[in-house]
Amino acid sequence: MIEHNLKFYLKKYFGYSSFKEGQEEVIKALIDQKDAVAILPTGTGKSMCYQLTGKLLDGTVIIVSPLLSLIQDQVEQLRFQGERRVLALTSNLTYSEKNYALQNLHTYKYIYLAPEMLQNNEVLARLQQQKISLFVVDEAHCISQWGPDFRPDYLELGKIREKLGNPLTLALTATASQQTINAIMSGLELDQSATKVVRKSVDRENIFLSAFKFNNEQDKLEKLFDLLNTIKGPGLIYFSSKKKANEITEKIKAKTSLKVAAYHADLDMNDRFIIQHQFLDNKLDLICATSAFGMGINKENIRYVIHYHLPGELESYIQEIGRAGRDGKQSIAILLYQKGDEGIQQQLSLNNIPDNQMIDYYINNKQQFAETDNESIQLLNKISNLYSSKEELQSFFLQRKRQKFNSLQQMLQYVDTNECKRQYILDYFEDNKKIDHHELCCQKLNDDLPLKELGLIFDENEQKSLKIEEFYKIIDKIFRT
DNA sequence: CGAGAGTACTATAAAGTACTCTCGGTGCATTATT
Repeated sequence: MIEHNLKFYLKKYFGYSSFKEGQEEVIKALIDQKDAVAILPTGTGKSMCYQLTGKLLDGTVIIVSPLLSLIQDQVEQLRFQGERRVLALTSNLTYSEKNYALQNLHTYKYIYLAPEMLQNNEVLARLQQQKISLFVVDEAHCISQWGPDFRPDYLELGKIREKLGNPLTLALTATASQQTINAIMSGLELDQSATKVVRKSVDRENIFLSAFKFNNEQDKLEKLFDLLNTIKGPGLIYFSSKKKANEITEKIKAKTSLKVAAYHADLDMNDRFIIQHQFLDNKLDLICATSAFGMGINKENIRYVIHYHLPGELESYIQEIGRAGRDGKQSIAILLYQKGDEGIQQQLSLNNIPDNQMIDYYINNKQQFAETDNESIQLLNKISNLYSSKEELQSFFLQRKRQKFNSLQQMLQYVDTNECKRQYILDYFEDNKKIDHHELCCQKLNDDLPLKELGLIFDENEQKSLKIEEFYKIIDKIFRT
């Protein structure tokens, strides 16, 4: 009966009169007690999928989320909508707050937490006593992207689900290849044949795709500044190194009138918050960032995403350029590749994976490693708990190494390909969509950018009208208060 | 891994060569003290 009235409840609880693409399909599956994996582009209301379902089912919704800032945002959003039974079960709580929350878990409808928190015995025990209507994993690509070598607790979610009595489950993400979808399902121990997969095309038609290749850094820098002086912002430049992000930020400050800031993990939370909000308020023209910048940041009018270094895999690349053009207006992705840049990625990922010899040594001396401050050994400790034999562990890392190597090769092929870059991406994601290649779709390596045709040339008059817009905003604020 | 910076060497001196050194991302929770 409920499913016929989904729209009614959408209106009743959230005030919307229609669903966005994919939402209804996901919610219907969940109401039918069917697990679901949903790959929906950012901005299409992924969280509505569990928010509405939560209202309709009896019990608590648990949402596993990778970042405290994301949890914060979601909690605020729900509270703003009038839902008071929301809990952010994180390390931000004081000891007594946490205690109170755990004693009163049954009073909450939505509980947000990071996967690490589920490793806490008391938290798990309390949750086991709850009636859980839905177990949600937000940003579920983290299972395969972060689980194996960064945040291993992502690999434990399957076991956690089991300990919680295999509750109805929903995995959400914006970008996932078939390989990633499979990793998500097996990581969560979902029955592949019984899981509903809802997947919308990853294609973002309003983002023009381009790449350039350089023999030395001087040429690359020249191109970068050439771009910065002509292209319309606001924009984002991605780096694989914090040092480089700082360095180029200073160069841009010195050589242009652009307002720019660097953003990476060396900044404290306060600075990050300030920079993020200045950027959102159009008080910064661009940000030089590492991969720390992105998840959960919703700025609509980013016009360009430049990559000064290439990421380790196409999936990350798509996530990063996908931050452009959320408003649907024409935007551009420009990859600046210099021969040898892949060495950074190789060092960052590939060479950090232990080889057979190291695993051998680790297994033979395991007791010595039980208590350690070394993060990579802590990681090894966690992962080795998932496998019963040395051979299994070795093959896990070998497979990981191969996978990373292949991902990097595919990234390089993307740069080099003379075919339609958009089609290359869609084929990689096993997206069935076929592209009708046209002039404003993408271009071959080193072709001149059609910035004029794309309407992406920096225009002073437009800057002025932007300032008028700002002026109206200020007036608006004054009159409201 | 591999690029770029830095250093030592050569020996008319200056600038080129060869060598070594350095560097590289993402965050949760938790601890014991102030």
